[in-house]
Amino acid sequence: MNKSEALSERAGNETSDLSKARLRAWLQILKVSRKIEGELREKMRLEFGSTLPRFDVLAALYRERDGMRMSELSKSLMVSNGNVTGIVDRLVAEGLVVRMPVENDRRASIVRLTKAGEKDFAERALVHEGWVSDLFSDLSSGDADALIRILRNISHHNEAPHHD
Amino acid sequence: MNKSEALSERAGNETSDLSKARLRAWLQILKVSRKIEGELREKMRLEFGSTLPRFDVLAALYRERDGMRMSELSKSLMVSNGNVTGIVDRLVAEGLVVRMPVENDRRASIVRLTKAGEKDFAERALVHEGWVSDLFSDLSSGDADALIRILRNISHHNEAPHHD
DNA sequence: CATAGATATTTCAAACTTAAAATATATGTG
DNA sequence: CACATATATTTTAAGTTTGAAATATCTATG
Repeated sequence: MNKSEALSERAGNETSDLSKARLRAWLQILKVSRKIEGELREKMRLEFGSTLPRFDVLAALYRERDGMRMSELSKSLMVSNGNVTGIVDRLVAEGLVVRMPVENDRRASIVRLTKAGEKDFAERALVHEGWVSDLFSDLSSGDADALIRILRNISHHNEAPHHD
Repeated sequence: MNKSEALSERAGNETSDLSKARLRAWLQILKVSRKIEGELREKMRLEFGSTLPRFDVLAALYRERDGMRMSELSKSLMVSNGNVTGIVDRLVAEGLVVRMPVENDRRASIVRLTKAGEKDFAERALVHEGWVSDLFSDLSSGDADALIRILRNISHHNEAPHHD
């Protein structure tokens, strides 16, 4: 704690200007992400008859064409295991992904895009990028870089410590 | 569309560097907000036996001590009307808020903190601010200001156009 | 005053989400 | 091999969230 923080917190129950600035920053992040997510959710529903969580799963699988385990998917998306089970169930029902057995491990399964899933996602991804760019049309290249730099700092600090 | 965008998009199906930078920025916002929300959710549950949505409602009502209508609450929190109904039901059951009739309008109701709700929230808010400050401990004062400025630009551009 | 349309809220069904329990399978140790 | 422990996934219960339909009430217009 630096000198001015120590001074401003001498009563014990107050919070520093810095902590208030960080709280404001967090609330602003929350506001933007809710607004943008809401817009994207509506577009997904109207244009694709689909949802953001399903798009996120397809996107992850599109980056890993050989497929991913359920546990890899949930780690990559930062959601619970049980959550992914339901989303994948629906994508299987839609014919966009398949579950495949894993050699030598009957507990696990690999989830992969089907041909239809690849085709659908490739089309949707382009449209999606356009939506995002429109929603962020006031974001200059420089500000985008600054934003990414600052946010990376935050997420690196909060990275889950891996066991080794 | 500027010259370089026109050039880089001449095939019709490509996307510009700027749109890719904006997409990366959006994904980074999403990553940070998921991570932080997850951390805060867990702390809320363990320390307060409560949830983020309830905290958000209490926070809104703490700012408006005279209470808010359900519709004001849902607009302020950017969630649906039906959503707020459920959260408020639970807060009423916990004794933290009350619904009061509105003079001259029997459709509406005003939701207000109870004494217990005020007391609980005041305590929780301080602890919450500390959690946020810790999670953002790598965020300097200058970066916080930059972040807020950039994000405000984005949210202003996406402000819901009000009818007049 | 009747009543059509607007507004405020709740209800509802479906999907998403979590944390914890349950299930199934693998692996290491005696 | 037996069995304890670890791992991968699904199931379950509770809560959150949405969008649409249903209710209830209000307001303006003829």
